[in-house]
Amino acid sequence: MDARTLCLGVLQLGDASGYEIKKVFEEGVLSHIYETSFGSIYPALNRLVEDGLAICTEMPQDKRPDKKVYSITPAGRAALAAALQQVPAPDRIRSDFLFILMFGHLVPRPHLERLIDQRINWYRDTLARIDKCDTANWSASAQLFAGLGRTVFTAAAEYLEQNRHLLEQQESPTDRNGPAAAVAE
Amino acid sequence: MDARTLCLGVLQLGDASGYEIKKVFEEGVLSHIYETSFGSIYPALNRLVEDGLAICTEMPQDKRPDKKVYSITPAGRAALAAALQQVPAPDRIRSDFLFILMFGHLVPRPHLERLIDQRINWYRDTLARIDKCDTANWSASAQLFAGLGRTVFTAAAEYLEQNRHLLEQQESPTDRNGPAAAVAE
DNA sequence: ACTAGAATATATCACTCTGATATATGCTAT
DNA sequence: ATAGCATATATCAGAGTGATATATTCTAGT
Repeated sequence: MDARTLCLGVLQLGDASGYEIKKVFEEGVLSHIYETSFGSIYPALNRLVEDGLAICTEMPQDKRPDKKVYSITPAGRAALAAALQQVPAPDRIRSDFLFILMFGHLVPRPHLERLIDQRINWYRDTLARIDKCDTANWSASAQLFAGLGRTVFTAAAEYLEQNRHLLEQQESPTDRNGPAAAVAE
Repeated sequence: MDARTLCLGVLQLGDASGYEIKKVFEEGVLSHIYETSFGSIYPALNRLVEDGLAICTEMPQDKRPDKKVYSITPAGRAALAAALQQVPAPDRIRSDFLFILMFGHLVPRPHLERLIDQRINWYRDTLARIDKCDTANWSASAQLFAGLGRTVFTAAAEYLEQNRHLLEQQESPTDRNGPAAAVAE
């Protein structure tokens, strides 16, 4: 799924500017699925217009910088439908939190406890955000998607709350001689 | 977490070649946490050696290409410990499957059903792989990590099995006039 | 016995993406 | 006042991806 397809997906939900597309991936319905940056969105939109998959309408705004609002074209809808039927790439996860947890014995315990607190809060915030969506008029598959998110985040938060006590028996590297001394054999 | 830190983490678990490091991210304990490619691992290892964070021993093998086995140094351990105490970047997830599910009403239902079958199988395979790990001698935090994975993948597989029937009521785009016609308003 | 393909092993490269920065304006809270 | 946040687009160095090249051995099918 390249940035162009991601943008087409958002435009399929409604006309939007580059800035608004970014927000969908940051706080909107797609925020737990994919991430993108302006550096990929703006070039992607330019190429979509070049290829006739989207059209751009410049909207002069008073009191705000001008907006470029993009709309998907019939050709764009066809391209999106085709992309959705490609074999999906396997999920790509990059989690600093899980990496740190895997090597948690190398980290002072208070730091680890703080990270777990933050993680549980993040799960709770995310769940609140999902529940705030009005999914009643969503398609069945989008509702399946939302329910999967709810299920997974709920299970993760509960697991951490119920099992974090396991860390109590873990030795923490002493900071007396700095972290280097603590992890040296 | 850049590629250098990821490599240091694997080397902390034991000496390894670039090829073996890749396998840890592909099939090993870190396979659901992070992904990397040879294009990032080999340059990262070269820089680790340059910076004195790892040393390289060339092992001529008969019947196989030569191996370059890398070992973490005390300075490398210190660098890893320091990196683990940085503020973790938020999780970065890129899931073609979830993106397609979100736009599932644009895709023929048999295709969607097949994707869900594959997804459930993938969860089951992953769970089997986690259970195959001998976690008894792992640190408490690594066990917490493994348990979190087990919990999340189990919950996801069960949710999909129990709720996929929701798709039965969903209209599928007819393919008579190609996908473009089906999604045109 | 032959052969196609997978596994082991390192390396490179065009392309894409990230994260930071630049630019400009208005709104809001201290 | 003024610092900081939100809106809005754009660019770019550096990092990473996915494919490809090279070379050998092992394995499975015909």
